[in-house]
Amino acid sequence: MIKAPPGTKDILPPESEIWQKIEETARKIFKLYGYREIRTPIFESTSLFQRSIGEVTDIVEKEMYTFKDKGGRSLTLRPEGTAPVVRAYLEHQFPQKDQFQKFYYMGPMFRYERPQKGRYRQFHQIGVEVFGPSHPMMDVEVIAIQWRLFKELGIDNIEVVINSLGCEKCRPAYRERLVEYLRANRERLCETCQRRLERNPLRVLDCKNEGCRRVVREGPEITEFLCEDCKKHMEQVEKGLQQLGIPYRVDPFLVRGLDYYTRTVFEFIHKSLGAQNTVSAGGRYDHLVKELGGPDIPGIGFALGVERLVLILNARGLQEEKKPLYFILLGEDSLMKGMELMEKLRNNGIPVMWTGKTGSIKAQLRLANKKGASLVAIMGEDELNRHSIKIKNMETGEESEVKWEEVSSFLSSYYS
RNA sequence: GUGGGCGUAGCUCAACAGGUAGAGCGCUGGACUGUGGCUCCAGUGGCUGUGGGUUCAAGUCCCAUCGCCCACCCCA
Repeated sequence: MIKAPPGTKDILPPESEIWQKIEETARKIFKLYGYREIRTPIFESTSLFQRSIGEVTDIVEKEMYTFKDKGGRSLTLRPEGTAPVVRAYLEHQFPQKDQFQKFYYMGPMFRYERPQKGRYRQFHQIGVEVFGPSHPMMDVEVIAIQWRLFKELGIDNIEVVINSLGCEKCRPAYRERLVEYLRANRERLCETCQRRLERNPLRVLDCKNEGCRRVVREGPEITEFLCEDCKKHMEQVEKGLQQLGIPYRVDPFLVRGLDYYTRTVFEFIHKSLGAQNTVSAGGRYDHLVKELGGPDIPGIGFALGVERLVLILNARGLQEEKKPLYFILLGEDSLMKGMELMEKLRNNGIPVMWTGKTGSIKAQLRLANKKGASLVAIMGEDELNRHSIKIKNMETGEESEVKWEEVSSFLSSYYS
């Protein structure tokens, strides 16, 4: 038997209903904040990701699905959503015609990693990107959107963690000081961190190893190195969050795995997720647009992992959708008339379906029951002759015979 | 890429110390002729992930391989 490739999976009902719920809620909220959808290709030129994410990151070095097409072009299945959106923003001349843009996107991303809880090779992200504003209140807005989304989905015990990564003026000084400090404590670090120290020292900050954490906690904090502008930016973000009543925690050691972030970074963390406990994250990227060949336009965005969100929602259990009215039709004549009746009910927005069986009433009723129907409509010769149909409540067993013309209004309150 | 755990019926799991595979649930039908759920009865179920090896004999022991899960790593 052929199975789905490792790290991929089918999203079957009823789980697909949770996905729809998430997507619908997200779209509704994005609209509320004035964001519009952008859809970019699933694959892009490999160089786009090399230049944006950073050559020495793990994503670029070993996790990309890269291949050559028949024309010899090197293409890569997108490992994240921001770079493609920036590329589209530039390709369609937005800086020249309408710099200020708020986009949202949702779709699959691809990274070649070993699958585990909350981590897949094909996974889905929902995210936004804002181009233009450098004001800290836009950072607050982007965090507020996520906060609202989780709240609306009924997730409350989520933790918001923020930090500032500084800018090109202040980060180098911190980085230098950090490397100096870490080198001095080299023998206390784990093996991977000793390697990281030379390649990507900021990543030592979020090592999970207890020994490394202790070293990090005793070391320099970026907060102390921020320049006046960055410090002020951070303060404003905090004030904004307080104003909106969004609880948060500052973690001076929070960093991101992608090179392009500047100033504000944030993560939304949920305990139930296991080792991959970040459900949503992002930050400001003030020079990414420039690095990809455009003018120096600041940006900020977030991405959330849909699979991880589903994990949280699944663990909690989501309320069942209302089941459609099941039609039990006995005999050819009833079936024919029933098809017509069902169409009429659908015209009025009432979800109905035929059991698909032509057998005995018992068999059909049993099927409807198995499918969890709460209401069924029964029509045989008797009802047909009386131009009516029986509506049966499967929970109470109660039945009432209703004229064809009145079925729709009879049901409207239940299915409103 | 590294480590640990696990692969037996559609699902959850049994099978003493190697002796030729079993239960519950599910599914189909019946008892019940136009009324489901409950009950009872019957039926349906498997190349024990795959390929080798040891043995008179392998679900069980050994090796390899594939897959799943979790963790490292990484990140949404």
